[in-house]
Amino acid sequence: MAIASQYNAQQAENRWYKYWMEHDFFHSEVDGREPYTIVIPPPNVTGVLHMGHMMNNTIQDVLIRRARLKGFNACWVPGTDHASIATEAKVVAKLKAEGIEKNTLSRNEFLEHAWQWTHDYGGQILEQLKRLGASCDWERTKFTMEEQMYESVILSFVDLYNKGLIYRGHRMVHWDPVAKTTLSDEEVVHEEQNGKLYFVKYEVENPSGQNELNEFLTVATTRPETIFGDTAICINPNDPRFANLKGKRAIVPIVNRSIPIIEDEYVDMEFGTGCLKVTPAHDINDKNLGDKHNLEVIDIFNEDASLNSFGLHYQGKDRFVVRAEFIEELKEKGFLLKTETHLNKIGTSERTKAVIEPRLSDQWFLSMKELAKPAIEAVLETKEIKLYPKKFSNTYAHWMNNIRDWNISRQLWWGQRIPAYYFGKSKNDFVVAENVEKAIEIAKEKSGNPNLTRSDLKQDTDVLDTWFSSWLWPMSVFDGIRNPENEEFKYYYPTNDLVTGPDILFFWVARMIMAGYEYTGEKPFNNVYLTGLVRDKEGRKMSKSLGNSPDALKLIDDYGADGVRVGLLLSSAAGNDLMFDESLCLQGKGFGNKIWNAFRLIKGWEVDETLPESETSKIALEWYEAKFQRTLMEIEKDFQKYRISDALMTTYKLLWDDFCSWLLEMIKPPFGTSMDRKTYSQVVHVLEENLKILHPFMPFLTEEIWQDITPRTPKEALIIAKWPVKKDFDKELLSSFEFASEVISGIRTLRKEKNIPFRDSIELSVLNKENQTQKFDPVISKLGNISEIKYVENQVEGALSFRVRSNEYFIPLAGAVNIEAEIQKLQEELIYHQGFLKSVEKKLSNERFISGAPEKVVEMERKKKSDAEAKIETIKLRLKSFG
RNA sequence: GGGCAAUUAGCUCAGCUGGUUCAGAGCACCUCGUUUACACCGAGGGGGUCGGGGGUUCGAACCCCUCAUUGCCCACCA
Repeated sequence: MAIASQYNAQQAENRWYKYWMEHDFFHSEVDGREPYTIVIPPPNVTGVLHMGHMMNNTIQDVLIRRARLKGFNACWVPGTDHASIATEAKVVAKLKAEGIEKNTLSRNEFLEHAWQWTHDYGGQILEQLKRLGASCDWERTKFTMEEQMYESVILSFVDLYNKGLIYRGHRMVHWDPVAKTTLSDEEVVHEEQNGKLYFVKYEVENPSGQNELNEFLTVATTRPETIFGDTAICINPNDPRFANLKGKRAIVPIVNRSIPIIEDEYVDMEFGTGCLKVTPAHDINDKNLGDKHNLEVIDIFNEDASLNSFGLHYQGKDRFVVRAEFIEELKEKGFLLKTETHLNKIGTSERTKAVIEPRLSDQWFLSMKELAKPAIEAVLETKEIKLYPKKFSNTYAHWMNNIRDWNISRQLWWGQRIPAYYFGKSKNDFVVAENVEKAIEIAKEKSGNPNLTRSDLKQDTDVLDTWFSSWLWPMSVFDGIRNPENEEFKYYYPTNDLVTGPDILFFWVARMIMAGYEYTGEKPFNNVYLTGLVRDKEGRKMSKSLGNSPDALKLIDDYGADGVRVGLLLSSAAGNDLMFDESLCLQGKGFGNKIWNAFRLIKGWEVDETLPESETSKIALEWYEAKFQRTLMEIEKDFQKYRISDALMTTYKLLWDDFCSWLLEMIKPPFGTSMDRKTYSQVVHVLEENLKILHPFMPFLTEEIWQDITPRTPKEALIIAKWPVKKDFDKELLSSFEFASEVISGIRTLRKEKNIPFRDSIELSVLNKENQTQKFDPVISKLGNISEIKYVENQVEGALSFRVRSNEYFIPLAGAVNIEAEIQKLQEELIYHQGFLKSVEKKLSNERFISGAPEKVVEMERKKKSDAEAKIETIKLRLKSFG
């Protein structure tokens, strides 16, 4: 039977994913084993798989598959997030394309569209994850808007409200005029922009109401359109330039409204003109000033940031249009003195990219200070929760220690509707309850009106911030909010590892920690692994708008899921950004093919039952067993530190170098001959052990080979095999092999230098001063094509030579020895070692080194010295032999 | 403006408590090779004053100071 020399990823991936699903290998049920749980960071329900997801989920899959192999009850809960702003924006855009404006629809009609959209496109991303090989427990798939999850959110809102942590406040918030909703601080991206600073002249009003003195003051503003909302001019009381303005009033240009000139040390005398226009409705600082000085608040914008009636003849026009036109008018009428360029930072919406408008409105807030306390302690003090890499603890600490109250309301329809019900005219006539029925009861009491009915109650129109549902995720997926005593929740929670990007450390991770402690008194997870961002070769963040993100599914088509997984993992230490380059996937694919061919080789060997075990194979396999064990230990260490790419590299080198290049070459029977049974079954066993440790990284390829190399029953699968058992290993054997491999290298180098083809066998004589074991001689013979290894007492004349430590090796080859060249080579070696010896001696003759350094280190140096001396002796002897 | 990180081979990065894995890995590069698993291969090889400067130490890639560059986070200067 011929096996293709190229591994066919497509075919294998389809087959084995189906097979795993059919046998329910991903599914977890509560049982007696120790659980190992991961909850997926739920991607947006309408999202499309991108490189970040691939990276993220590959890591999660590696962890979960490894845990499964190690005998844990591995449970990876998948799901999607309703992503209120993002999804609503998409639905609005889709409707618009169909000629439907959102504001012509009722709330329910809109929600129907949104659900339709969710059903049509939602969950696509989960299907894409399957292509990657993600071994999620799909029966547990959750959606943050599904009934059970929705209820959990409402319950927690009511609970927090009753605890006095949720309150209603009139605050300056970040307003997204495109999405027409509030954004939290975290959803605002500050961007530097080269803007303009306009110097505008305000007339100073004199007491008689007429400006006979022709007195003026000048303010500098970046936002002239807000002049319509000016309610004061502020100067610094210590500013001598403006002593004359104290107690006077100014006239707002064009608007012709009289406003007070107030004094406050807040004003920076150095900046601009030293006169500040105050617009309390549209700037947070101005709002603070306004509150302090009891200023009038004039809101000049509509919801979409067009001007309202305060904008006079600009009413209805967009703020930026107004800025341009208004500046013209000011210029024409002589109010604009000059314009300077000015670098300033403006806030934009993460989702819609719109420039944020500070806006005063009624919002719901969650008080964070108390919630943060246990979350700070857990990460920074008790280390109950560990962040990888550690450096993120600093960022976390900084944010948590300066935490501000969380604005949890959003002026959207797609999301969990705030369970507050208004029954009266006053803003404060409301009750909070988990459903209308309960709301009526409480409202009856609160209003003192026993006849209140359902129709008297009006539910708040806002919905909750998406993160207000996702912060419950590790609990709510196991129904831990509604039903905290349920068996599954008690079994799976706290979860083990969380894998996510550092960009949502605050949005999500910190909040989950807070929610976890608030509701269970326990951490939601033990470890947080923060991946880096995936960037392109030029270091730019991969994004749709830049178009530099490769199509994830196309990559899988081209390189196979295993190839892409390896490609992503190869160069992504925790927290380091990954400069993604397709060639990494090629490397992954190449690696797969290498393993595939090792399998082909083994599969193709003929076994002769009558043959005794070969000496070479015996020692080779013994050595590999030790090598494997040591590598296994290293891999365990790498995983403990969440150094996933190191673990992969360690595995990669074991398989490519040690298994393929050394072991298989050592045991490979000569062409046309067969192999003994014992060697064969051992190498198959070794291959299987290798496949196990590789499986988390390359699940498909490994399953394919594992299923083929030995006959299996349908219930067997690599995915649920047993992780290799840790054993003690022979360190001596490893170091002797190392020595032997240096000898082989020496032979190869000589062959190459002297152009001795490999097929010509040669003799080797050894002057064994090191007293090295002869165990590996069969291996040396085989890999060096040595006809005979002779142990000699004296140097061999007229032979090529090389040295490994103080051992000498001779290859007799009449006529091939160029004495001149030999001598020169020896002299170079000599100089090098003499220099080395000198430096060691210098160190050893230093009193302070001897007394200061630990005994072990001094011992090391002494050994170096004697080794170097032996080596030099050897070289000198050799030189002497040439005369 | 404040904070946190990083800077090691052409590229991407390791280098754990200062001294045996101390200058490393993978890729790329160069040379040679149609050895019957694999050219997505094999064997061999070159390549770095560890960002600059100073200091501590018997000893520094590692600790301290300083400068430079880059990245990230936070922040209301009109």
